[in-house]
Formats: sequence, C-alpha cells, structure tokens
Amino acid sequence: MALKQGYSMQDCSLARTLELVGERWTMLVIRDAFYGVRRYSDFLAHLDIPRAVLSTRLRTLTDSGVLARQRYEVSPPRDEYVLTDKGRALWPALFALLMWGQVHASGATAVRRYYAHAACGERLAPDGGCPSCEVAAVPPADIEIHPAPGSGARQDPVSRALMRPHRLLERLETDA
Amino acid sequence: MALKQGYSMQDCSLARTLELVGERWTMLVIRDAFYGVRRYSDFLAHLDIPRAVLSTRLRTLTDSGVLARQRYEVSPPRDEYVLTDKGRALWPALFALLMWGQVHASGATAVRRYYAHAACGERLAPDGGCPSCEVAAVPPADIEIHPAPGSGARQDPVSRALMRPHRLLERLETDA
DNA sequence: GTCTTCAGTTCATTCAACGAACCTAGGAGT
DNA sequence: ACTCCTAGGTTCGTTGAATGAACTGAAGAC
Repeated sequence: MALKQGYSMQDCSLARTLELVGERWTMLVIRDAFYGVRRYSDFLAHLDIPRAVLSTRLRTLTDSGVLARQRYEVSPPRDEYVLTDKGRALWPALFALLMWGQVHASGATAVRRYYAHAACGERLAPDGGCPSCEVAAVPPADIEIHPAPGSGARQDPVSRALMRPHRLLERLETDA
Repeated sequence: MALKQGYSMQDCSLARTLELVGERWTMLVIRDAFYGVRRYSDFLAHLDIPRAVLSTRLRTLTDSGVLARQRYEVSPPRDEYVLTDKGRALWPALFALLMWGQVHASGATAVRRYYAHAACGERLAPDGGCPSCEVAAVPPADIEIHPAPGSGARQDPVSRALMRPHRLLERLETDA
C-alpha cells in the first residue's frame, strides 16, 4: 500500500496490518492461498492480476512471513507459495470479510461458494463456528469449500478445480 | 480501489467487498467510526489523511450504505457520519484484523488498546466473545475500548478523548 | 465589516497499477 | 545441435489514484 511512506500512524497495529494485507490484490492472493493455490501461474490465471503486481505481492508476503516459498520439485526446479502459521491466522479476518460480502455486497450474479465443517458436513455459521458440533472456531484445515450451484462461468484451471468440493489449504491440483 | 475498472472478477463477493472497504484508508475510517468519530475534522486530525481522499471515502461509504450522513445541528448546519446496520456488520471483520495485527504486526512501540465487555468488564477473547459471560459474539454497542497504558504520543482531539475508556459507537466528545 | 471555524474542492506532483513485450532457466522433440 | 515449450518472472511506457498545499464557500462570532 505504501504510497508516499505509508500510513503515518505508525503506533497503530491496524495501520500496520493494513500496510501489509490491505494493499490492492493482497487479500485475494491470500484467499486463493487458503483455497490451495500455490503456483505463480495459477494465481495469475485465477485472479487475472498483472504479473508485476503479483510478483511484488508474493515478495512482500514472503518477506513478512505470511507466505513461505518452498521447493516442491527439483527438476525442473519449481517453488510454491504456502501459508505459514502467521498467514493461516488470517482466516478469521478473511472469513468475516467473506461473510459480510455474501450478505451485503453480492450482486445478482455473484458466486456464493459455501464452507462446511469437514467432520460433520454442516455449513459453517456466519461467525466461523460449526452449528451442530460444539466447535466455536473451525480451523481452516477442517473446512471444505463447496462450489456455488450452477456456476461455470470462469474457465481457468483453478476455477475448474474448485468445481469439486475441496479441503482448504490442501494443494489444488490444476492439471487433472 | 477502482484502478482501471476494478477487480475483473465481478462474480466474486470478496472482490466486491474489497472494492468497497479494501481501498486505502477506508478501514481506518470505519474503525474510527466504531470509536465514535463522526465529524470530518476529527477523522482528518486523527488519521492525518489528505482532505481529498477523506471526502472521496466518505462519499463512497455513504453512497454504498455503510455510513449515513445525519444533520445533528441546525445552526450552523452540521452533518455527521454514522455507521448504518450494514456498517456495524463489519465489526467481526474489523475486530479480527485488529487482533491479528496485535499479535502479528505490532512493533515495539505499538499502541495496544484493549476491548472489554461493558456488562462485566472482562477483556474480549481474540474471537470477539466474552470469556466470562456466555456471549459468543459481543456486539460493538456492548464493547468498551480502553486506552493503551502509558500512551500519550498523539495529541489530536480524538486521541485525547480516547484516553478515557469509551463505549464503541457512542459519539466521541472532542471539545471537552 | 472582519475573523474564525467547518467542510469541503482544485490543482500540480508523485508514485503505484496496468498491460504488453521481453527475458531466463530448464526440459522435450526431432 | 537446434528449435519449441513452459514456468516464472522483469522491463517499460501509459494511465490514474494519492498527496499536500492552496483556495472556496457558508454560517456564525466579535
């Protein structure tokens, strides 16, 4: 976000937070990371983000410890970007924004994916808990994302992979 | 945020949400509104935001129904900006970002205000609930914000008013 | 009639976002 | 050996938003 020299209120932790995750595109990158997107070209195709911006965001997020870059193939050498603990801790904030958007900012044609507790299959409550189990805050690793019924608009590999229910944080296989 | 024509993923409700509340400064304006800031000049002094940007943000937020503009004084005519129901529904997302920031993005000198359930005085849990009462999600109107101990750095009227504990959403009196 | 406050608007400058083109490393096919 | 292909970037000219200082206008107050 750092235009000029960033928010001048350097004593405020919200300003610091937004300096990092409040930049344009950053939250969408993080959401895709929760969905299991890990590769540069998958972020690129799914978000339709300028390459230069994606490079900048991935570097900022890895530098600040939200994402980590890991070698997952030796020949040819390929790295992937995965959420760290610090990054996974953003789930409550991301989910809250998601829920607010579904209620207050979705247009007529908006996709409404939904999120279910993998242990019982129940849809998550708006506060991120499971209404049938006694789990107040379901961790992202225990959440399954389900596609919106009847959505087939986008045709990039990530959107196609998300047509099937998928566990959050698990690598999304885009070449099947 | 709308650079060029905004995020191209118009079918996604998170993208729509960020198009509205994800712009630079917007979340800080909304946080101040929860703190009880209502007047143009108070936002201006507390956030140290360029006037033109503040004007644009306030217009966008009122146009989209997050804030409402209300006449609170007839002579001289003065309007104030207050959160609507739609705006107050952003509290879980804002609180989650706040908590993430306090844990993962606060520097050595960062102010750590804290939030307490007004009914019992207990500090809120990181998930926004009250640990002693059985309240899972304390609504903002029942929350008291407490100043960080030993913080006296900023000297604008809003910062001074926040040196005393204060109920969220209640108008902050800045001329006492 | 002048001063002050509040709430803006205007404007030149700076800097990030955009998008297309280019670049590099490492296979794969022939 | 030469060419093609893919993944993951970088470079660069153009567009447009953020910045900060100056200006405007309305309504009391002195």
